[in-house]
Amino acid sequence: MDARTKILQAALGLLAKGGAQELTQPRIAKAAGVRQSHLTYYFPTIHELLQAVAKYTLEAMVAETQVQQDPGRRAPSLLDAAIATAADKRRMRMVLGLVTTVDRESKMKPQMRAFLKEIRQGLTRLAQAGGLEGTTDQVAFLHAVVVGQGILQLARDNEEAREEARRILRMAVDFLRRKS
Amino acid sequence: MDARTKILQAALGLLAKGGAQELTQPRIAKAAGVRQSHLTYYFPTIHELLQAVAKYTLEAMVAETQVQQDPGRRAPSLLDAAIATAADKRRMRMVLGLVTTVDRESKMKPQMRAFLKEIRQGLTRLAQAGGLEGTTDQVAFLHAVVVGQGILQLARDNEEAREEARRILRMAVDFLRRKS
DNA sequence: AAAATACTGGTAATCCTACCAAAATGTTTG
DNA sequence: CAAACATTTTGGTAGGATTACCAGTATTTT
Repeated sequence: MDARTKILQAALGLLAKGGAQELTQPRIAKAAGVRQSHLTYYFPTIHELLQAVAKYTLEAMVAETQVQQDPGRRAPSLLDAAIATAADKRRMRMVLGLVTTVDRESKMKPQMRAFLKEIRQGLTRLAQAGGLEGTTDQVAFLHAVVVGQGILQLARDNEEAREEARRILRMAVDFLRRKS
Repeated sequence: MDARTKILQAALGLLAKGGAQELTQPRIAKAAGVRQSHLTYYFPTIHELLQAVAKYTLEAMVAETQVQQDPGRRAPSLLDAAIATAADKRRMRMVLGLVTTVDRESKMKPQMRAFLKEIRQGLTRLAQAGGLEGTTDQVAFLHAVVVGQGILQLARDNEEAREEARRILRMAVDFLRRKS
């Protein structure tokens, strides 16, 4: 595999497993099985590396969202997809790491906005497959509830939080359904 | 002022202003006006320091929420409070840093759960003052939407995101009002 | 005054980023 | 094919930042 890709994959794995503070050259190099000096060859500065990781992570998240509506797989219900996403610790760590990185590296904001649009396009299709109209605000609403519940669930990390997430997401989807 | 408190306040300021990667001994020491070696006196390891900062931050956030419903101040409407909170970058950086820290330091989870309960008690009172019933699920719902919109707003950081947050939070509050 | 506590100044060890010269590998061109 | 060239990889290092110590001094408490 491409060394560059190996590096980005390893970085993404570290980000999903341990959060943004894992993203140092030595750790990524070890995880990717390449030399540290190799990292600066592909990404001359740590800034560039972080930006590349952020971009790669964004793309990975878009791809994952699209898999959920892959025609090959039986489409999960909108509610189930929302519950699963909010409960996915890896994904939520990616969100945390991404937002942290973007907040720090303001150069990335335009890219973040573009990729959020993509995420929401995927969400729109999911919503429409789930019988919703899929208006901008409906999708934004759903997005916020999933992210919010996901973050709060990661912070608490117990069964109570998981149950709450199921109830709240059901409320949200029902609300949007009635509103359509 | 107590040196320990000075240290924690300075750390909180750095966290709110620049995110979790600002939390190093030299920077905190400089911001607090104490020696670096002083930090290890009060907090022998950086772990203990981070945990103390997290705890202090949690307490500060609870306190801020309670100020919003201080009888001395004219109570802001529930919607205005939600919009202001989601738009408050400092607060959202605290949330990001906190959740990141707690996710890493699992010892802190019980504390995080306890403080989330406190936050929600404050939110419950706000909701009731805003004419809602204030049930557990209503509050949890509102909480999730505010956190989710806040995070997404921090990530995008433009007027479009701010407008969206206003619309979405209005939707959420209206929904809860109708449901009461 | 004695004991406990708080603070100072300095340092050793580690980690991290950025750089570089040279070797290995791959690609193009005469 | 072979030489010239470009790209990738290696191994090592300099310099800066950070954490964790420690011995000693100042300050407060008892």
